[in-house]
Amino acid sequence: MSKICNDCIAIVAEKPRAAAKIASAISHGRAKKILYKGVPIWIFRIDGEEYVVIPSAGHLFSIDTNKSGIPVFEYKWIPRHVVDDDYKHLERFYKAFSEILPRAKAYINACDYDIEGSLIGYMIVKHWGDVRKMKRMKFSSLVEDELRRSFRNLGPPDIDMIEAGLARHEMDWIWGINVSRALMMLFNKISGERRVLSAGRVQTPTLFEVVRNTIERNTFVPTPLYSVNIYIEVAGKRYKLESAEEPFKRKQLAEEYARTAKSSGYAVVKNVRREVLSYKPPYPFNLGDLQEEAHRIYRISPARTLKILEDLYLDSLISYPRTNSQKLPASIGHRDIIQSIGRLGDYRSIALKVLRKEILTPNNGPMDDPAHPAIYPTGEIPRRLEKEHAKIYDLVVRRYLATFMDPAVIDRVSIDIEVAGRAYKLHGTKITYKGWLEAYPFYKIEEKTVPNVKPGDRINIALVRIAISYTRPEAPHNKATLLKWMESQGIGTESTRAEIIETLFRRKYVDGSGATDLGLMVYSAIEKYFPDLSRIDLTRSFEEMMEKIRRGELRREHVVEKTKIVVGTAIERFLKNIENIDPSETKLLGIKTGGCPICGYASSNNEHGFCPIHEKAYEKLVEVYKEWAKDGYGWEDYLEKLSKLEITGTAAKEVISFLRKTQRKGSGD
DNA sequence: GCAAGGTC
Ligand SMILES: [Zn+2]
Repeated sequence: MSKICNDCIAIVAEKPRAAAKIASAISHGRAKKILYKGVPIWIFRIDGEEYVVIPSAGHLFSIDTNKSGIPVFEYKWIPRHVVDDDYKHLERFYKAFSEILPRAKAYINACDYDIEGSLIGYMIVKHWGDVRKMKRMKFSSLVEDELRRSFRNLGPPDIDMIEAGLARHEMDWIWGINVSRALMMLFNKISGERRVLSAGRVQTPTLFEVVRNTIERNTFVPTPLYSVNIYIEVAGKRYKLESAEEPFKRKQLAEEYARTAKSSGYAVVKNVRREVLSYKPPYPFNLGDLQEEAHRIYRISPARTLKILEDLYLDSLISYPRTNSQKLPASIGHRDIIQSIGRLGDYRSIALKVLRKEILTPNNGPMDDPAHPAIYPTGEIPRRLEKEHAKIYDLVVRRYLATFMDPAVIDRVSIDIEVAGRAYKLHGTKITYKGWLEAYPFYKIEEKTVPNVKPGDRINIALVRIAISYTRPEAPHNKATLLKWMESQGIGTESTRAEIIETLFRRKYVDGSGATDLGLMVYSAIEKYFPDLSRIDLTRSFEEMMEKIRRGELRREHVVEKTKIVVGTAIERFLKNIENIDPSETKLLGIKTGGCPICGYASSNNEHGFCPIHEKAYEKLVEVYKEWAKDGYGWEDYLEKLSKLEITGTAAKEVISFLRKTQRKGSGD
């Protein structure tokens, strides 16, 4: 048997799935698949020329160093599986390349057409061959026509794109490794313990967001709100009016109004409006939306959802999951897929309904992806799925079917009502046509009836009640809201966001209730020594530099050298600062040095010697008291009341009990 | 051991 690849043209793909599609498209299905050293490869001939398509599994190479200590700027690219036991699965890909690529006479980089893809293919070709003999296939989807077109129009090696990718990797490594090591050094100096800590361009701004949210909630001081609830009775049925105005801030005003409302005795119907609302189906799923929905509906974490999606993808049940696209191109062949899905009992009636449409038009969203469409089911029938896999698969199928369906139609009645000079409303909701809601029933639309009234009607008031409520702190973050926050800030990628959130938990910077003491320590250390790394702006500046490198306006060496200077300067300053320092002088949050009389963190300059968090809570208590005072509360009563409210932040409550203790002492003897 | 980025 002759060896594979004798002066062949080697086509390097980013992953096995893509390799299969590329081989099939270019060879018109004639490619022969063989398992070579455990890696699927495809062989075919065109005009006597031998082609071999070999997949990688993402990056085979990674940056590494053998130097310890900081600053560290010496690194090189090495095969990942050699240094990292968690990446042993890459070894077979490495071996397949090392047998085949040296016998190739030319190479085609057919990795995803984005910066990382350019780099993945380039590193592989460079390791075993001559990059001057490399060409680039450029495609934005794996549909046959597009792949054939890009194969006929091979581009030159996209060296500027590769340089931009290399620059990004190097800058991230320099920042991440140096600051991570600095943190570990500092922690060791303060506590005498060795502990793995980390920092990076994406994880650190995310940690800062958790800390901001945690402090905001812990120092929250509520103010009271007084609503006057009015109930009317029509035809023996009681309705609670919805207030159309802000609640009262003063109890007295609410009471006065309630008295007037009661004595007037009736409500006046001002206007009755009927409208037919139509709700378009949801967009096709991108990864972030799917992770958000899986968490909302099933409380499955974003990382777990991605893992399940990867399993479903490798089982050929769904398309590529790491996509930002909310668009489904027609070329996917939706009618065939929906016909297949209809073979599954759960979806039969819905699929039939969708197939009755003459044209299938998805409700495409605005988000896009350079290499992949939105997530859709392939139409392959799953054999047996585990519980959570079944839930996620169901979500994908339902969302997919829904996006082709008719809008949901809702009849809505809005009644404007006036009671003693204040505006109220009543809303009636009735779903008259379910449309896509039939396929994707994960939204609760509460149906409500309203009394049959007309403008000018006077309706008897049955009951007037004053209800007290309180302003609320911002909602706490969870893994799904954090992921959406990262998305909104444009940090991380589909492949990395969920895992980076897990890193914050694994490091114990963050737990179920927000930032931990360790998280606060890392936060304040980075704020003190490496504030640039905590800012979203660092990513923006990376992006600008990469764009300029891609356009040939800037060189990688230049931006990398600049990064070494910036990071090097900060590291030198850090080393000097901690050289002769006593742990108590670090003034970091999360470290008990005995300063703050409440928590023992270092004090900032203020009257009580509070740490910054308790000082912030104290300032809010003083500020918010102005509102309560207008409502007739004395300081003592105010503190008493707040200490009993559940929504008062923990740090605020701690300050309250501290103040009450010291005040008692002051007035006692 | 430490990043962020691919994918198994
Ligand atoms: Zn404190």
